[in-house]
Amino acid sequence: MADSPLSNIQLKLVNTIDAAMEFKRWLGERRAVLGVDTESSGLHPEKDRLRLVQIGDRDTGWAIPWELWGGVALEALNNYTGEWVAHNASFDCRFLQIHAGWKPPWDRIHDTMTQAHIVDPGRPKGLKPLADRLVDSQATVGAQVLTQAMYDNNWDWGSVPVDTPAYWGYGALDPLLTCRIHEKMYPLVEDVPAYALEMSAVRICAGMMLRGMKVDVEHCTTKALELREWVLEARQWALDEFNIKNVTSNKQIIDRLVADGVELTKMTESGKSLSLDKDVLEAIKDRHPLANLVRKVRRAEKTCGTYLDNMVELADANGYVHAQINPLGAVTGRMSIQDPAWQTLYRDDKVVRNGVIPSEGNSLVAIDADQIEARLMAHFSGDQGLIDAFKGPDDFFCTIGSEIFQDTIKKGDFRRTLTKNTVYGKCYCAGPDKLAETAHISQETAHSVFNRFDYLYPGVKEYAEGIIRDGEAAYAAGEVPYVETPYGRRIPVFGSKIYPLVNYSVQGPAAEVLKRGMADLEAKGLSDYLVLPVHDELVLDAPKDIANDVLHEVEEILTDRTTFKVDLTWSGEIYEDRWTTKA
DNA sequence: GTGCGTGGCGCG
DNA sequence: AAAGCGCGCCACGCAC
Repeated sequence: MADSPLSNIQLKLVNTIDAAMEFKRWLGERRAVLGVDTESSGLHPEKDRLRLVQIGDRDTGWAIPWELWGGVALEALNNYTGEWVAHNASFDCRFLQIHAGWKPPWDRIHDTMTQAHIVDPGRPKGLKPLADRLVDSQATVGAQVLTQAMYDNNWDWGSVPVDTPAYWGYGALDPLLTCRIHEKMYPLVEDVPAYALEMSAVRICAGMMLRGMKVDVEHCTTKALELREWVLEARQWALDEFNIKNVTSNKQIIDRLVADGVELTKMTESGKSLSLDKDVLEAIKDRHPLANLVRKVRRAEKTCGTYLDNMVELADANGYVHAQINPLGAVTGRMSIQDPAWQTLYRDDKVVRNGVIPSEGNSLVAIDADQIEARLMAHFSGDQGLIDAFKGPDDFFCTIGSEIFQDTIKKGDFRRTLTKNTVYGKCYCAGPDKLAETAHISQETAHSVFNRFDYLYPGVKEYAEGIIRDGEAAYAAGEVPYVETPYGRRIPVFGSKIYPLVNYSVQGPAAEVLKRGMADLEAKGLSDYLVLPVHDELVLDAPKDIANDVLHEVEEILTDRTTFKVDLTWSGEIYEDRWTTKA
């Protein structure tokens, strides 16, 4: 330990006037950057307590108990005019904003978690693994000691006494480690345009999390109750009629279906058992009364368990749900959202979406990027046929569908959907058999549609093959294959499966388009209305009387007719009452 | 009782 | 040669 990188560090607790004075003297020293971190009783700043504020540099870490010595921390936060660095800055900034009234100086805040993702999106980006790797393999010993102490004393993050050395010491070390990580990683991302873009996403997402989305708690509660009543009846019926003790046990259902002579052939992904997914159930719905029942019960329970219950439980006193938005949740640079998974709300079922409402006096404004992945595929592949199809006056899928099927295709024609499936299948490197499966068409038809697509738009296939060829060469050379986005993020694949890079090359830039758009809205003063990102869609919660202006302004700002070979257009809708009820 | 792999399914 | 990408969440059923 003597010559380890962390052998000369100092960890200190502010628990006396003298210590506070010493902290203030220390704060006056010159240094490149200050680390900041917080400990809380839980993950939600709206309901959990702030317990510890830690400030440090590369050699010294201070732990400041918030309740007794918060003033000392706040003074430092407000008076320091240099750069801050935090690991997952969004978390600390939200706690400090709510509990300390600190207005984060975002233009002076760095985030090592964001840096880590840009440097290497495929590796763990928690503080501990990074510190292990970049600072000192002994860096996480303190965390283990704390875990043991918490276990021995039956403490949790809310009850562990702040003057427990294992607790405050662990806390005080974090800003120090963050500074050390920043030293190593900032130089690697400083000049990558993605870093500034991602920091703007971090900042804007922090705002969205603080605002939250308003839910109709009454509606969600009532609907969940109704559904549960129905589920009870359905389960009873299955028991009475078919001796099924649990409708959602696939094992029980499969046994019964087989006993009743229903033929099942599809296997699950792992090949360990017969599949009973919704396609299988759909196929046998006329052969056994249980098939439809299973689907309905599954759906009802998901509606309650995944959505309605969570919306009720996660709502704060004012009816707002503050989901966790992770601006770099996916390797591709897409954002992910949890608690609840707002990005997966049913599109067409009103029960759940009616539970989401605008703030008092507001409307929801939702705006979508039109066919963004297909447009970006047209751009990056450079296929002239696709580019031209987007330049034409008609619906893109109708246009190329008409070319593929040599017939006039209008909206509503099933061949339009098939065309859409084909385009997105191409974006994901699907084969014709997979298309046949998703589109419920014969393999022969799928093959001929694919062949026709490749014939008409050869650029897509060439583009995909090029990416795979380069990736395979890299893999053969012992390197990690990757694609690079316009903002300079590298998205890797690990192992010999290269083809996902083709999708990454489109999904990654699409994610950047959305973040670029969010930043542009912020620059025009519109980001305070933002409440939710959904991959190619933004939802805003804006005063009714200006909702229409906001919609058009947002459309205008987001629409981009210069950067790519095809226009990126957006179109939106206003929801005055609930997310699904059209105005 | 808790953790974890599996199966299933919602969205883009 | 052939290849459907990215997430989060829940229930089940087995292992510890």
